[in-house]
Amino acid sequence: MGIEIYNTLTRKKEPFVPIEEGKVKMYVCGPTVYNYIHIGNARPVIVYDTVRNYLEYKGFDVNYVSNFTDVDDKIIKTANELGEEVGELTERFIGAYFADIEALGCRHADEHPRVTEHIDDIIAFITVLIDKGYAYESEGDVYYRTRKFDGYGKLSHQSIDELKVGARIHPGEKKDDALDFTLWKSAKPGEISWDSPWGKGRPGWHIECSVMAREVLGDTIDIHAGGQDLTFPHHENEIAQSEAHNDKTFANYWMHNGYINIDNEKMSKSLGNFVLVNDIRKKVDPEVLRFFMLSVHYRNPINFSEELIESAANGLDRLRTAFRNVSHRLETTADNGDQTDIWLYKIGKARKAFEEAMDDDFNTANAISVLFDLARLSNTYLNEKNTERAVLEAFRGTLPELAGVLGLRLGDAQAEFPSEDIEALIEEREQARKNRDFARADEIRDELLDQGIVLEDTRQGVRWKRG
RNA sequence: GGCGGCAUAGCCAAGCGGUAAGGCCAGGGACUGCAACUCCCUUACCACCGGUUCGAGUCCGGUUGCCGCCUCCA
Repeated sequence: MGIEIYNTLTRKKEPFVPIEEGKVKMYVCGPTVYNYIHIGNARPVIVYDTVRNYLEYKGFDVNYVSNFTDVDDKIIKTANELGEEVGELTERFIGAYFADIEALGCRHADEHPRVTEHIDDIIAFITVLIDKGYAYESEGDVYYRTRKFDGYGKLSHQSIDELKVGARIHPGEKKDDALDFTLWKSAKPGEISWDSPWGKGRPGWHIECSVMAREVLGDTIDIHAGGQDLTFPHHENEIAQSEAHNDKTFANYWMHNGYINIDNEKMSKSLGNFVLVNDIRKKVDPEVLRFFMLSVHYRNPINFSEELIESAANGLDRLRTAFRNVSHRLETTADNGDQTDIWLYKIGKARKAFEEAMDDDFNTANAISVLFDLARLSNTYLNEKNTERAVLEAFRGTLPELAGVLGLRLGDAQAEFPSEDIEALIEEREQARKNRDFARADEIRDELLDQGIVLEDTRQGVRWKRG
């Protein structure tokens, strides 16, 4: 069984077949950098980072590209308001973006192309569109002739006529048709601009992705992804531009993730009800945030609230504890178990279940439930009188490996050593317990608890953790 | 007006025709000197009404209620 991906283009799950065997070209629409990202912006970053991880887990060589939109109206407006150069502003928020996504356990893309570094390519691309009759210049602007492109609407499944009825589209005196959209926008005095055959100006929004995807990945890519709201018009327009220019299919698979809601309302910058990653990650363990987002299938909406985050935190703790439990046991156990095969078989079965879940359009919710099954299995095994290193090592290896595909670290890098006085107290308590001086033992335990240290007495000795 | 999505236990959430995964919370039990950790047990007439089928959260039709896109937006 291979991977199946829900393709917005066909509205069906389809077996994933890459253009080139063993390789995946993936383009994810990135942020417009004029502010910190909010958790709604973070969802696609986390989701597609996970998709990338899983594709790599399955042995694909993934070329993952995500752009920065580093010039547009909102950026110019914000820069003006702050009295800052456009370049300074975008540089600052690109840095903030990386800091945020790193905290969320997301890797950088293989390439992060920026609009301002591809102006020449964009101009050349637009020129071809004009030559082919798909675009026209009008008073310094260049527009795409939407009706000229036959497949327009195939992604969002809208017909051109229905779109016209929608009629919230601005007429625009310079356009031949209300449906036409901007490829090149002439500059107002004082605005950042580049020279072009049509005068000073800057690229429209949609053109950048068509151009950069092609420059970095080629005419046809395997997976193009982004938030649901990009389906129309952004991705629809990208298809129109790219396929008119390249005469080839632009992307084989289109993936779109659902929104994050707050109190069942869409979170968005325009509504003002957003939560910045930069703020929330100071209060909430960012790994919990990631776990929370992956606990729902990526195409479904997620409602965000403190209660749900807390519940997610407790769930993730369970996984971390299971990992700690098996790690701890491994430090003290010699080979003395039997029935090794049956346990190794169960672990293998869990791995299979994990893969089945992820193969099915990256069903991380089910994949996580497999992680919980594995955690319970592992804890159950630890309750056996005799344990075998081979089995313990299988648990100790499999649990973080699969969690790692989801970008969860299970805290294995956090090995922490107790300070000497803590160690002394723990030792003193052990003595007290041996002498059945439980009053003193409990006193010490409470004392440590005050310091945020929780003791756990296992068969293999005392263990502690931060509570 | 056009296109689309959703409605499953107190909460979250899988499920894609064969007698309802998983997590959180709660209650009970085991383990423990007591705890902690862990394990076991307990809780669903799947929004409503029709239909198809031997059999339907699961397919079809309808009703109700939410939500999204059609405008910058992840």
